[in-house]
Amino acid sequence: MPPPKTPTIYDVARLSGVSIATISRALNSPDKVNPETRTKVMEAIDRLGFVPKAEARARALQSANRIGVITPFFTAPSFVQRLRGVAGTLSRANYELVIYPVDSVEHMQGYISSIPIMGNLDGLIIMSLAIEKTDARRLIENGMQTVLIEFSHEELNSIIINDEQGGRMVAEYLIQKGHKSLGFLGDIEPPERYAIHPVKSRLEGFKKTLEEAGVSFPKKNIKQALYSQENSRQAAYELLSMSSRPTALFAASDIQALSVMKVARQLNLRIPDDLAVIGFDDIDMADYVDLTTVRQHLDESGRLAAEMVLARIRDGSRALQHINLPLNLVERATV
Amino acid sequence: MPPPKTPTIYDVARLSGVSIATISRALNSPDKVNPETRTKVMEAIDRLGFVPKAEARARALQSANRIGVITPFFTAPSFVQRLRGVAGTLSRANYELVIYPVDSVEHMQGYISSIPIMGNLDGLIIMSLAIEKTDARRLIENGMQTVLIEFSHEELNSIIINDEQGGRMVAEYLIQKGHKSLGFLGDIEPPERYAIHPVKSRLEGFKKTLEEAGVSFPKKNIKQALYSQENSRQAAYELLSMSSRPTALFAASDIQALSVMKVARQLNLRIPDDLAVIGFDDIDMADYVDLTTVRQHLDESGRLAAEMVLARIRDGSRALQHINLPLNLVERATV
DNA sequence: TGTTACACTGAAAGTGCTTTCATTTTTTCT
DNA sequence: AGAAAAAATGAAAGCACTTTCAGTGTAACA
Repeated sequence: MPPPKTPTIYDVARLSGVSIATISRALNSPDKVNPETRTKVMEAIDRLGFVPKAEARARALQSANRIGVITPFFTAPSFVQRLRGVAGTLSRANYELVIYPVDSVEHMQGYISSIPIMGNLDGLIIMSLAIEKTDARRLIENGMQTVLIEFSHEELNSIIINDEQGGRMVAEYLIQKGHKSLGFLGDIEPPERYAIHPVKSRLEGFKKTLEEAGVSFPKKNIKQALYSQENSRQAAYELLSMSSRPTALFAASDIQALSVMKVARQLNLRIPDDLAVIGFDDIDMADYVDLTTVRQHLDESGRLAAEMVLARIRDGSRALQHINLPLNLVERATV
Repeated sequence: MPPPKTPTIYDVARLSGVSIATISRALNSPDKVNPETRTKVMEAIDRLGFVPKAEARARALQSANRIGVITPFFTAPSFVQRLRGVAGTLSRANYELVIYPVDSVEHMQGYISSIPIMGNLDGLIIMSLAIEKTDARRLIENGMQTVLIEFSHEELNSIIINDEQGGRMVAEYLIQKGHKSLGFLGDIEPPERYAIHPVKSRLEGFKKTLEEAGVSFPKKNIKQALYSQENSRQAAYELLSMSSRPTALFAASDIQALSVMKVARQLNLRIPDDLAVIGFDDIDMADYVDLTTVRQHLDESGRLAAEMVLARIRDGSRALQHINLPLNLVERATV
């Protein structure tokens, strides 16, 4: 007994009495084939249990229609929103989304070196990770269309924001609102080697502007806090229970601003009367809780990134782009 | 500038002055080719950075080490948390995560019919989507290891919760807290054909318990509201500006509970004194804003689902599992 | 020295699908 | 009814490899 071969497009063609081209069309662009024919074809397909083989398809198409995203803890709200932008664009363009969550340095290394080799990705988006020269080279040499978000590299497309300017905006706004005693809470020194340092820049801009305006900003008003809820709360608590507590707090991310708000609530501090809080990112949740914050267009960054890879996949000769996304201060109810 | 095409076996052949067949052999059965020739070939391969794509794919086909997740708007917090569970487990097991965001009926149909087919997925997790018999059959026939979350099917693994019981828990709790006038807000009738109806069940349980306890629950206290922020706010507003406004509101999802809270704030209603709010899901954010809610172990559901597919991939003979995850009422500060 | 065996190698035929191009059929318009 | 336009279809040419088949050239043997 011969092995029960899985049916191919040829079997379907024979059974339904049309050419393989028509089968292919019935499957991929149904509008280009007569409804009746299509029905016949579909019946044959069902009867045989036909299933187009991905490998063959990818070969013929010369693309897997799949793009990958490398990102640290992709479930943090800000990353999720970026991903949302990516996913929307990709889905519309009929591309698959493969996620590579990075939770360690080796992970990242491994991904970068093996991904292009696997050769089943058409493009790559790398979020919020610093990539080294050799890794970049490898990507480029393998012709992998790549775009970086929140990090830039001469030879790769990138989308960034001006974190320092963001810090300045916050400082200016707070000063203008009459605050004289300010505090800062954020993850200034991420431990990972591949981490980037946007928070540092935000603090820098913030600090400089305060200095320039002659507003005192003692070291003790700056609190390092990991992204985690517990850690942020602890830091917020320390900041808010100082003898001369600041009247306004700049949290380097919205999530951390929420922690501050929670602690303030526990301490019976009214916001914004007793304490002004301002965040950074403008995640969805910021609107829900009326948090004043700096919008960095997260969804948009993802959308743009996806559009850039897609564009480059279609036309590899496109010039490199380095996009600097604008920042806006969104006034809500916490300042 | 020509696009940096990735080299093919032809390029290698040209460079090393042999035929493509020899290249192929040098790679796949080295013993059948003259060592000198082989050396020449390998040099050319290295020089071009050639990577046999089909081979990689073929290997990948044996086991793609890749599992897919079909989910509606995967960026909604509750889905993200499930994904977080999935991703954690997968990443540890060295599996890739492919996300298929469903935004329309056809999408879903398309995925289910083409995914198993494509044969480049080892397993599949389908979240919060009702799948039809024929689709389930197709999955089973193609030997695709599948687990369903929030929906169950006799022949597929599934992880569900008891939504009705969740509704009952909320009602009991609210009654016990002395509330006599209750309201409900949720997306009772999702429009999509593939949608599931957990909210309906939650409402049912809620309603029944109230009836049994003799607490009146007029129709006008039930508001249908889409998941969207705007829609939820509108509904909350209507509910809260009725002449005899309820003293407690059950929002069928935390996100919608947040909308209720926002509207309450605008209306100058104090929570929980003027209005009690209780949600459902226990997303991360619930803790941040001290929302009382029903925990449905989102992360855990994802983790479990991933573990189930993985287990089944390793041992296809494993018995089907239908897991019913427990629900807990988490008391925080909004009731 | 003439055969034979053998190790290498290239041409070419698959592999299962997509897509272009040309052809046929149908529809629309005058 | 006839011409022009539009729709539907099939033939065939890829796609990037693998594998078979039929040679080559050379070493080994009688």
